[in-house]
Amino acid sequence: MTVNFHEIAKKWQKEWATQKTFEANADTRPKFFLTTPYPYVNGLLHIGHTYTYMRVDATARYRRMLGNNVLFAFGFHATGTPIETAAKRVREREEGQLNTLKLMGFTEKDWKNFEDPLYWISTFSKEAKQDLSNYGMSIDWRREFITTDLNPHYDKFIRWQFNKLKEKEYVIKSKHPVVWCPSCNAPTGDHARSEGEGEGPKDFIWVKFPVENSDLILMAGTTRPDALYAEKTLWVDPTAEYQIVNVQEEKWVVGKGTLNKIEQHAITCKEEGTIKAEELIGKKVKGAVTGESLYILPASFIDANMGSGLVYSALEDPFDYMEMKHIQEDKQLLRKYNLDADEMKKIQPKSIISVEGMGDDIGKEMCTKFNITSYEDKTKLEEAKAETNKLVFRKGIMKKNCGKHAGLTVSETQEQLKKELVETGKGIMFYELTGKVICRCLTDCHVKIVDDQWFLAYGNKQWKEQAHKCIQQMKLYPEKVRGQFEYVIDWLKDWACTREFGLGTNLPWEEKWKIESLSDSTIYTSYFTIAPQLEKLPVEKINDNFFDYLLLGKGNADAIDIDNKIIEEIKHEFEYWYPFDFYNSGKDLVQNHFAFLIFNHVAIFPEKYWPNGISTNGYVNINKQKMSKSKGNFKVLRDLVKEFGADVVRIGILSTGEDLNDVDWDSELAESMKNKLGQWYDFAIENYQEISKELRVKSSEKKEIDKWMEHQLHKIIKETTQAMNETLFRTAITKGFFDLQRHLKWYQKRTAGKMNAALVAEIIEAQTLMLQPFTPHLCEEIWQKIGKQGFISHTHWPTYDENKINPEIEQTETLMIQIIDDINHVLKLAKIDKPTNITFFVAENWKYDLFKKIQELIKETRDIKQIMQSVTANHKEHAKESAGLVQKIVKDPSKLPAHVSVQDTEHQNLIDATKFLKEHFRCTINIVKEQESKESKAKQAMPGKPAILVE
RNA sequence: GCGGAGGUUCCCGAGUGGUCAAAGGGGAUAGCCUCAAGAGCUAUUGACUUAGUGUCUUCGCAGGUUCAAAUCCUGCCCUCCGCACCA
Repeated sequence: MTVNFHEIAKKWQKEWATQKTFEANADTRPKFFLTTPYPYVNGLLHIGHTYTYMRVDATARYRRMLGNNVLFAFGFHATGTPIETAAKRVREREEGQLNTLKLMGFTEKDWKNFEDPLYWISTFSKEAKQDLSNYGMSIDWRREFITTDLNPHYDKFIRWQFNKLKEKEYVIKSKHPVVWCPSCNAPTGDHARSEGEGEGPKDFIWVKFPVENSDLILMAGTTRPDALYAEKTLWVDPTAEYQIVNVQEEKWVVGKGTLNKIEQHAITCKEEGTIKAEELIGKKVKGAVTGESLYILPASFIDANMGSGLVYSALEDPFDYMEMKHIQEDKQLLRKYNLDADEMKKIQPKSIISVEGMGDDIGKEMCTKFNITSYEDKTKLEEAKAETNKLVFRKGIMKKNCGKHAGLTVSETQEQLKKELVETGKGIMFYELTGKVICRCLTDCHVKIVDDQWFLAYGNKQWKEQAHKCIQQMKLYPEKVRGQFEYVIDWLKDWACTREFGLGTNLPWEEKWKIESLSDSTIYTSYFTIAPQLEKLPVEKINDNFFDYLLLGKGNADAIDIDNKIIEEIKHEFEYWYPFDFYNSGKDLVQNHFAFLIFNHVAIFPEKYWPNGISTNGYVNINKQKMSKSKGNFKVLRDLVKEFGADVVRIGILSTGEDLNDVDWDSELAESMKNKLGQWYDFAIENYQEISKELRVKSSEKKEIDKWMEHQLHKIIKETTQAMNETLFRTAITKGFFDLQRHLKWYQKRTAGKMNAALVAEIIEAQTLMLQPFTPHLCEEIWQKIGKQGFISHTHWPTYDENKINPEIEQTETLMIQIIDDINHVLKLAKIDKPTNITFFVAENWKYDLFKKIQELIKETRDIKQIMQSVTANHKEHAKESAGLVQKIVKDPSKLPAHVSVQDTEHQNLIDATKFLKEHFRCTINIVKEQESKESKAKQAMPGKPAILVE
């Protein structure tokens, strides 16, 4: 192997840079604009980026070869808190943080520098740019930029964006529950927790039950307001003392220790005294929905410290059912609380929900099903309750006796009732954590309702509709992510878009806020089209009017204090390039970043600037393991490129997966790729140079085997093109490289070195062109060495000729391959190491006729008799044999070759292959027609399957 | 729990009713070449079969439809992604 991957990579990268090969400006060609979420610059690019960016570059390079004016733009993201936090940790010399830097090759002398967030930004954006260039990315670097107010032009752009959103009332102030750390005085996201990952606020509704003839109100928390239609009792913890809390002139009765929770919900309250449970038991409250009088009763499973400390019951739950039964039957208990036995007996469940496959008394039914006999059997009751709630929530429909909710599903009813109860003042929303959460600062977190926060109103219905419309018009790679997109758009709620600290752009109308990181990266893709010219303009002259005119065509250029000619130039660039055609990243971004991007585009831009295409891919594993710093298998892009060379990494990373599947970085595969590419380099250069013009003209006449090779080539170009169009790069490499190479090797052998010169030249060109998106450096080198002018990067993708694709030709070769397989099989079974002679017997012609006939008939019927009758008439002289064959074939139609030929053709094909077979098996070869031989084996010959005798 | 994507032979993966013991790649084993290593080439890689185009077992598990199932239907199990205030 003569190729040095590192050297040629360096050579061509330099060449591309000096020739400005990938700088793209508006012109008259059809454009193709690609980009990818700008990386957050808190570290070196790693193997995940290696994959994602490669998908973009391969697409860019492919589109360039199709004749598009291609722009691949790239920027850097610094908005948000992690960099600031990381710098702070370096200041504190926190071990974990220093280790992360050490992993990336930094040492103690760098710590001082990394104390400053700005150093992070400048270092890692510079390093990333270098890494990407070394990786062979065809990026137009003139358009690079960084976010935050470090870039005052971009800062202006983001302010403009938010002013636009505000005008449309898509930025709103509202209330929201968040997991809150009281010490950090900030929301605590999953990544910022030392315990409690995945926990979050769960909403309850606290329903008011006024005590009859009293000013007290019992507050019962529930997740099932639907059951209020069957409210029957109010449970208290009989051993507890409750507290009376004054909330806006109402006297709430709640469990002790609830005061904090109420305050966290931004409600002012004051404790006014306590009341023992016993004092409440036997009294009555007014039902919140039915208005019926309900008894306050003791229940063993109530814990005054949970929720509000009180629970209402509809007796449709196994717990309620058993507890009520217990009250009704336990005389001692009745006496203790002075309850009337007859009155208690009257309390019976009311059926309000129909569940398919269940009767009216769900509580009782579930107790029977779970074999529960006592109210004390808490374990089984828990199971039964979970099952009940699941069933009811999934399948329950409200019955006729449920007023306006009749006929609705339980989940719909729950949502509506929550809203109604809050609106009519009968209830209040409450949030509690689903589990314990501890902040990284080791403080216990709780739910907090934040109420001065700004939100992007992704919950807005009209906005959602527009977003759906955008998705419907968009090309998605792969198409199967569409369902997830549709779902996410419906599911998104309002998003808190401002922060109190971190880097970024200030909210224009309330400067104390920073615009949050995901919110400032939504329409930034348009900024690439204007960045280089825009950033040359004096920033103080850039204002909202400027962007209105530039990006939306509103207003007029004369009103802007900038040379009109320059404005129009920039405007033209935007209008030419926008929207983007391909935006690619990992599948995890569908649920947030991609969705936000769609929302913001439809909010700000007219339809013609809505995104054209979004692409998603899986993750990268390293030798089947997830990449993680702690496992020590953290791979950065630069190390891979250093070890294997850019081209090998590029094609290697795309070779193990595509679609939404995860890919695996496989060093062994990369190694093998390196060899294969090296072989190709040698083959291409050696062979192409030998092919003189005269030879090409002379070789215009083509034999069968040449036609076969030509067929394979054109079929492969066709299939590879299709795969490239869908960014199925693994398929493209499999077909366009592995398959073509395999067939070429076969062709070399079959022709015993006498390949058709013109065809070989065509193959060399097509193969090199098809590799260009993946291994551009190698391909430029080959292109130059075989004497082509100009960059292969700008050469047209190979085209295929449908007329040269002919499945029948393929059949002949398949036959040859099968023959070799059969001989190998025989050699193995007969334990013959080195054959001295192989004889082939080609079947008699009547067999071909018979096979053809059967092939036709079998399409219509599988009935043996019927086929037999229509067939045997023509084959009287071979009646017995024919009958046997018919039976065999009908039973297993795989015995029929795809294409039934004739004896002479197959005979001739074998004769043509004699030389090849001789060399392959290193023995003499005889080819005989069945009828000309007395050998008993000869009779075994079948169409497409000559009989074989090995000696 | 909810929504989405998946489960194929040693591994990665192709394959959606018959041409399927299942492409291609990786790995492994053996042979050729070589002073040797690497590369390359050839063969093998579910089991049985000392002359073949056979038999048996296999495509997450269990049933079903069909002359015929990796492929269609039903139920179940498992893995990955997301479920939010954040890159």
